[in-house]
Amino acid sequence: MSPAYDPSAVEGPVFAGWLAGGFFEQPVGGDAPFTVVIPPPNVTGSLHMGHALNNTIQDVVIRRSRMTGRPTRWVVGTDHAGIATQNKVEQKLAAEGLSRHDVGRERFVEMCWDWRAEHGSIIIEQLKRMGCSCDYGDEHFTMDENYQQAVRTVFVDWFERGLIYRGKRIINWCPRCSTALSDIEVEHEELDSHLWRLRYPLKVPVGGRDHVIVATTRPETMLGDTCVAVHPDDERYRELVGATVVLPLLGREIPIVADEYVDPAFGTGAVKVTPAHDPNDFEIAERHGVPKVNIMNADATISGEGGPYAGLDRFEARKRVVADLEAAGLLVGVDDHVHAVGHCYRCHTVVEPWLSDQWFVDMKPLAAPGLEAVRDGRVVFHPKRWENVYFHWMENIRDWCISRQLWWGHRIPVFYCDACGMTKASMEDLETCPGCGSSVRQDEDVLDTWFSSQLWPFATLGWPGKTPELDFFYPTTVLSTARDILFLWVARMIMSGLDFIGDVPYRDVIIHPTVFNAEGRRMSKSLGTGVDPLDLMAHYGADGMRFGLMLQVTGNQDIKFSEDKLASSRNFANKIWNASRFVLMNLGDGFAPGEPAVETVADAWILSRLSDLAARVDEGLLAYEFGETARALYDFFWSEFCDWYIELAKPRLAAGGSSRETVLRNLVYVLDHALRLLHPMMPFVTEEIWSRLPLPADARAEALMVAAWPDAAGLARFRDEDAERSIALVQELVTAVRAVRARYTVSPKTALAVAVKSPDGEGMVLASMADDIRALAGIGELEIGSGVVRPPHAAVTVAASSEVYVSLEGLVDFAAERARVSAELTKAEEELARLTRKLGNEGFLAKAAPDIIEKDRAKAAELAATVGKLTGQLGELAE
RNA sequence: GGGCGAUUAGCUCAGUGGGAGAGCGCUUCCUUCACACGGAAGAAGUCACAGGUUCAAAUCCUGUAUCGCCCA
Repeated sequence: MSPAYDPSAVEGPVFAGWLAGGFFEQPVGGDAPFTVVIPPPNVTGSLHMGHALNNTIQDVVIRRSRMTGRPTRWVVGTDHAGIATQNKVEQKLAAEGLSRHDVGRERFVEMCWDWRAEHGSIIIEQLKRMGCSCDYGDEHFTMDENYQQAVRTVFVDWFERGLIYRGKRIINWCPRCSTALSDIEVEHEELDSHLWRLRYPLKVPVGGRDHVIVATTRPETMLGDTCVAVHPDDERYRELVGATVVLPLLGREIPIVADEYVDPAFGTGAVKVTPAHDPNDFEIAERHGVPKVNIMNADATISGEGGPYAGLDRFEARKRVVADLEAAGLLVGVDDHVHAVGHCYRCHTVVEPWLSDQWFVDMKPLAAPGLEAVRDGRVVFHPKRWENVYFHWMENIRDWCISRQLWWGHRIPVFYCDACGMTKASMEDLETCPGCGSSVRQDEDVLDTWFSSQLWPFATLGWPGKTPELDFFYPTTVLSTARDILFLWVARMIMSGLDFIGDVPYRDVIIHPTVFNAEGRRMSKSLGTGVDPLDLMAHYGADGMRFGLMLQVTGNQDIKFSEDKLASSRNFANKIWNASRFVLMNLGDGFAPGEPAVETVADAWILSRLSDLAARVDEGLLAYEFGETARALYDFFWSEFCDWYIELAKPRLAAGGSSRETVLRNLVYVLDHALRLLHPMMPFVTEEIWSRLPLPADARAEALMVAAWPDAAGLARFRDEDAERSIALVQELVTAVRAVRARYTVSPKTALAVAVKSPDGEGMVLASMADDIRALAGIGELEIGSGVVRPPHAAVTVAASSEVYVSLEGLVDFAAERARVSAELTKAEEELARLTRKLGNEGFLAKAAPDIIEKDRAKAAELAATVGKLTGQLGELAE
């Protein structure tokens, strides 16, 4: 073994071994299946930090489950990502000066498939690089043939039940992607803008008034105004309701209507109404029966309805309209105004609320069972507070716009007969109308990619077929995902799973933290603020990256990504490597593995600590507390096993004989179990080391990843409170002596002469471990007893209830030592005074728990003794 | 406008009612035969602020300030 762990030499072969062993695959069969479906990455994508974090979390729960012996499958695959993929292929065409219309729909879709064949496996390969133990033999794609059947089945079913309908509504239109978007695919961003106040002349003056002033954030939309609205209770405008306004620039005559929607306090209290370009205005128009004039083309230029402005881009049109109004003396004023503007979540272009024919899903009937499933605990969110976010959205759910004006995706299976007016959703493609025999045409649009993603937990298991996989692995066990797709994906899977399978898609939902960069800003490729997980793995190893991420996962805080944690994790892997190397190098030929044996207090202690670790790792992972679990593993391995048990083992290894054999068996036993517990988080280094460990036949397995998970309940037999107290005592004494050595910069090579004055019980414990103490603290002569007296020229320190004298012939600066003891005394006196006040408080004595009071009394007694000792020392030092 | 979360050591963060913690950084010492990706020791905090509850508050409640996110 090399003296430093080299991930690049280990990870490839280890992964190849897992693959060759078939350990990732999980057939149907057995009890209590444990299933995870991966949130399918976008085929156009490559691994980013969100993936790295989320897939590490999934791999940790999957690997632990697999080791417990449950049939465990991690379903993997990718998403066809309509807009993103179409954009990629269009970019490629654009480089040749072509648009998708030049090649035609059929050829374009072929090109998308080619693109997927070429790039679609990149991210899957990156998951392997991370060590993710997905069932790679069972890879899915949301455009697979079976998956297309699933999507079509859902569409036809919902259509026939009247849950899917077509209508002319205001949707969010991305002029760059040239498609509709659902409400939750729009990201709102507050921008500094203006509020323009415009004067609209009345056709006939009313009560001496010849105009009304409206306020707007989007002056160019005035070209599509079809009425002006005021609040019915607004005294200022009451007499104007019913009057006619002459729309400036275009001369169109429009009415003034009264509508409750208008906020009298906003702007002037009179609003211009543009029904084809604002969802609220659309509603007003519906209520008052005014026309809806669409002034914009699909590419966000002004349409023929815009009169002289036709053909202008929307932003240019705004400038021209404002300038013309000003020239006409109709611009009353301009105020600064912060305005939330919607942007396309895929390309960040400003979206346009736009009137068009689209397909929708009526969500209310589907939301009710989805709400119930979370309310009654069939689905549990971690952390729990996300349930409130889910409830709020589900309770206020709106219809879902599912049509997209794209070519890449699931084409809407609706056929129209222009001859007889038939509209039919069909499982099979139709050539002719079943009613009149005329030829039919299929709807041109495709479905929102999320429409297919919502079926992921069951379509990947073979639905709509009645497959053994669906029967066995559904419902899945846990879903881990980012919070930004809670509505887009998670909620919709719950609704569709309940509707089609009759059961929730998963029991637990982990909403993991968002990974931000070191400045706390969103990681983004376009902004260049991202970190590439592949680079991180190159620097720290896959294990280092995984463990470093796990250390940063807590329940209520996003991650401000720090590479420091990855560096300590890489160092941790190296520490494990070297501790194991040390054990392996000591084994020798004759080593016979076996059950651990308690020969010393240290043996009892490390086994007790191991038992505690196993319990904490189980508890932590079952509660999805990855940060705490990672810390528990780190602390056990480094601060207990390496720092103390291995150091305590060294003299026994040197001594040879049966003591050596016992300690070796214990070292191997503890290492074996610790590696198993660590394996889900650091699969590579643990697998590599474990393969080299000599183990008894019944502890062996083909690989660590399929070895038995430590049984915390069984290990509880090693719990030993006495041993833990004894070692704590030794640690305190050793640390105290080392501190004296450090304070006077005594070389580690110099053996110290130490005398310890201890009360009887404590002295017996220490005396029984005198050899250990000598070895750990670099002590030559060691005297322990209740009758020990302070030798001359000795530094004095306190450990537990003992007074420790370290002889420092010629090395002690007594003035400095007096200052130190004096400071320590002050601290002890202050603490004692605090405790004395507390113990003198009748309320405390009357109401606090007895064990708390007892603990404080003991502490006070100890402190009083310490104060006495330190006072004595000061006197002695004054000599 | 509504909601959620955060504020603890120089930095990044754990810690939910009883003695302020970790990693990194910093200081000193150590190339001791597992590891310098290491070992030993140490310095360092008015737990944002103000009230309240309690025998006891970093922890529970109320308010304030600042920052972040979501929804409208």
